[in-house]
Amino acid sequence: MVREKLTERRVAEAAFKLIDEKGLEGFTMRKLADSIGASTMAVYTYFPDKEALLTAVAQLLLAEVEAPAEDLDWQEVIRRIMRSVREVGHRHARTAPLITRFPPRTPDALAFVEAGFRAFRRAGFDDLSTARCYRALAAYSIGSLENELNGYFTRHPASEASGSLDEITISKHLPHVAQMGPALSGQDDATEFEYGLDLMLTGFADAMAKARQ
Amino acid sequence: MVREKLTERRVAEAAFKLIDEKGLEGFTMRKLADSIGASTMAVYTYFPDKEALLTAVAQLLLAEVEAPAEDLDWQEVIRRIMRSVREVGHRHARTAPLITRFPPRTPDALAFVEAGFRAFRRAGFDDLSTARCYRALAAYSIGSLENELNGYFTRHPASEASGSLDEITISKHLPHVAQMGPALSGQDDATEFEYGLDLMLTGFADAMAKARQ
DNA sequence: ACCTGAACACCGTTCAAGT
DNA sequence: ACCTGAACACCGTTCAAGT
Repeated sequence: MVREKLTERRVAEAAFKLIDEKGLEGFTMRKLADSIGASTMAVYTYFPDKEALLTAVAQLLLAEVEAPAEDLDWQEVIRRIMRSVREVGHRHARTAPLITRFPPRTPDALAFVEAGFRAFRRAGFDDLSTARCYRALAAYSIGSLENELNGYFTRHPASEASGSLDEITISKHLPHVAQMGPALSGQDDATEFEYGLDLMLTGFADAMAKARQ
Repeated sequence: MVREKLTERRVAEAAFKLIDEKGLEGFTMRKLADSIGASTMAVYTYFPDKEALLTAVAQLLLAEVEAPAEDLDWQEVIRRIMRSVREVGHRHARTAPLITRFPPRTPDALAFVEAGFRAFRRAGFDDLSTARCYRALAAYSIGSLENELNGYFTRHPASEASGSLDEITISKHLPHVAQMGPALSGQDDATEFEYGLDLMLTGFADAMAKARQ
């Protein structure tokens, strides 16, 4: 590892890379310093503490989310943003958990948020409706991502793989949970993500149409 | 603190209480042992490691979620479960982050899942549709809860409180983000949660009606 | 089996010191 | 200002030992 001149940006990028490769649990200030060939405390020249460093890493991640062009249909803009959030999350599976803890703050990280707000406003949504849609979308995207990355449905006792409960107990007291196993674990994450996304977009469009009447 | 006889259950309950009060970050095996008046290693008699203990705490939390009676309308059942998840999450705000990491596994923790599955099946949803609805609801509830508890929208730079970016930069390059501040931070969490919930329930009912035609 | 106390291999961060 | 090395106050967990 050739030692390059340190900057706030380079330190954050090294942290991003390290977390992507080794995971958030094993990430320490000492290992980061090692990876950039500096002493542990050199990191503290650029960030007051670990929390501030992780905030910066989250911004780098969020900056990768697509901010679609203005001229697209509003539903297409939202769809692209949502798919991009999911893709970025999967591309950086071990860093992705940070996005829940650290909202976008830098201009680059906010680019996709700006594009989304703009799409709603141009489609005629007022501030309150836009905020409401944004909240629902943020909840759905973050929740989907976390569940997918944590294997929430594959590790669910309702899925066959997990043998956490004995078959007898589960099929006797929780017959529906037992029955749902195959259906839950057999589904494709991307397809199901689209299903929920369409659901929300249709709902937004309907509410919009009603308000216009 | 009177020393009671230790059991797996009692240790998990003590951990639950401690995390609720002091938070997950500061929770250590040593402090837990102190709180039950035992040596640190006594905890390891009941749980192989910290991860296993946290799994158990998550089960205690999930067991508090309401499992509505059979005879209710399916939409009412789902609504009650979703509201209950949210309420339990807020009642145990500092422990709630665990539910993303640890899915329900014990019979008590799975009671509400069983009730939800049953409601869908009795309403005529097949396994695949039920799984699909469950996934969307799980993503939305978990995402909403995390966003609310982390102050995702209040801490958002689009909201007024956070002065993370100077006003000039934000209003020049991110005009919509700047404008959305008041609308985002002024909304009521509970009301917005209901909005998204209604959206999904309506979507499910529509899909169901179409499939029946 | 249940529980203890000491020890090991780590952490994040402070501090005094150097350039 | 930028960076270092030692030190402090912690961690989770292993281990040898006791009941």
